Order: sequence, then C-alpha cells, then structure tokens
Amino acid sequence: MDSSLDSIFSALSDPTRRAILQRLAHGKATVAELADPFELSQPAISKHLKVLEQAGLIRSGREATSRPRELQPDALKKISDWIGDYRRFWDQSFDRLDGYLSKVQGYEDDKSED
Amino acid sequence: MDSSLDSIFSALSDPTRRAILQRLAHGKATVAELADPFELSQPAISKHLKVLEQAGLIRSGREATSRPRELQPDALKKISDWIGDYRRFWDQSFDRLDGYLSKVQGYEDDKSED
DNA sequence: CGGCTATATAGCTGAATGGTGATATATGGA
DNA sequence: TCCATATATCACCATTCAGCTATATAGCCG
Repeated sequence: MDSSLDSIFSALSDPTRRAILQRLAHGKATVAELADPFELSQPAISKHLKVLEQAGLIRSGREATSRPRELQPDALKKISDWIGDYRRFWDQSFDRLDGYLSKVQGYEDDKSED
Repeated sequence: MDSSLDSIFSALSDPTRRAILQRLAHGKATVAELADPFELSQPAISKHLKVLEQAGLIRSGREATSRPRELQPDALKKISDWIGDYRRFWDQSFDRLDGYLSKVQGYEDDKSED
C-alpha cells in the first residue's frame, strides 16, 4: 500500500477506475459486478482494482469465494485536503489573499506527504 | 488543450508538477525561476509545463523574451467538484446517506466531462 | 475428494511517459 | 542588423502502463 499523492492522483487519472469508484459509492460490490459494465477482460479489472487498492482508495473483504470491494475514503480526503490549499483561487469565500502567504511557504510544502 | 479529468489527474500525479503549482500559488514565475529548485534539465521542465498547460492547470504569457506562467484555477476547481461527490464518505456534515443515491446514478455519471 | 466458481497472477506487447543533449525559435538591446 | 538570453522542440532511450490470453489459487458444494 502506497497512498501517496502520486499514487492517488495516478489511480484517479483513469476513467475506468473513476467509474469503479462511482459504482462503489453505491456500496460494496464483487469483482464480477464491477467488471460487468466494461468490455474489458476480468484480469484488466483486477489490475485496476489493485491500483485503486494500493492507492488506498478501496479495500477488499472476503465473502465465501468472492472478494467484495468497498470505498476507503481516506485517500480521497487526502487529495481533497491538498486541493483545499488552492481553493482561494476560485472560491469567493476564500478570495481574501491577505494572510494567505503565511500559510503556503513554498514548493517544499508538498513534501509533507507520507 | 484537453482539460479532461483524465489529463488533470494525470498532470497532478507527478511531484515535480505539483511543486510547480505550489510555486505558482505565490504568483507568476518564469520558466527559469520554476526550474531553479530542481536538478532537472530545462527541457524537462518545459515538458512538465506543457503537461500542466494542456491539462488547463496553468497558462503562459509573454513578457519580453520570457514566457511567465500563472495558475489557472478552473482545472483545480473541476477536480474539486468531482471529489465533492464523495465528500459525504469522510465529512461528518455529509454523513446523511438519505437522499444521496438520488444524486449519484451510476458509473455513467463520470462521462459528463468535456 | 473433485470439480465449479470467483478472482489473482504470469508473461507478453504496444503505447505513453519522463528523462537526456543538441538544436531551433523568438525577442530585446547594443 | 546581430548577438545574447529565454524557452521550445527534436531525436532518442529506458521505464511504466494498460491491455490481452493462459494459468494458478482459493473456497464452497456435491
């Protein structure tokens, strides 16, 4: 498991993987259920799930012979927090520049990831 | 210019590019200024900037012989909105599941990107 | 136990990515 | 006009990635 900003953003850059997350927003699902909407092979889906899991976006359980997946919100929260630092650039309620520069010190800030 | 969720997330998956964005959060900067903190070649930085620009995360101007870059918040807002759909999974104030399923209809939702 | 079902892993391939040094282009100033 | 400076582009290489088919593993059920 990595769960760095690198791997989270990378995992989210694929539309198949985002679609899988959207499906999981409805609740737990088996690999077969997750694969169903796509014209991809089963191993391709398993690979996507592995990427999502290693990024910390989902986790897998065990139920008889199936291994249902479910959302794990921590990773999404993490990038949400990252984006939060930039919210002032588009959000009116964050539009006061004053006092902002004291919070963001430089490009080194980004290194504070796990 | 692409500016799809694919290209935005993909652009953000590189730590050098996120560091560049962080630097640009302080304000406009030239390519030389952006390249300075890194041990990468100038062409490498230009390539990163191209990726960021094609994702719609930054834009370039012209000032004498330099081409200063600046943040373009639209793309960040776009993924912030995307993440917003999942906020209920970690945010207490969004913890009421009721009425949520009427908003998220399925994986096809994700196709509503430009 | 033996086989069926669900899923994972292995090994391969082609395309994309990130880096390099060399070179091209554009603009302001002497 | 010609040069210096700033930046972009070219051609190349190594690595990563997304897909495939074939095969292996794990757990339930007869």
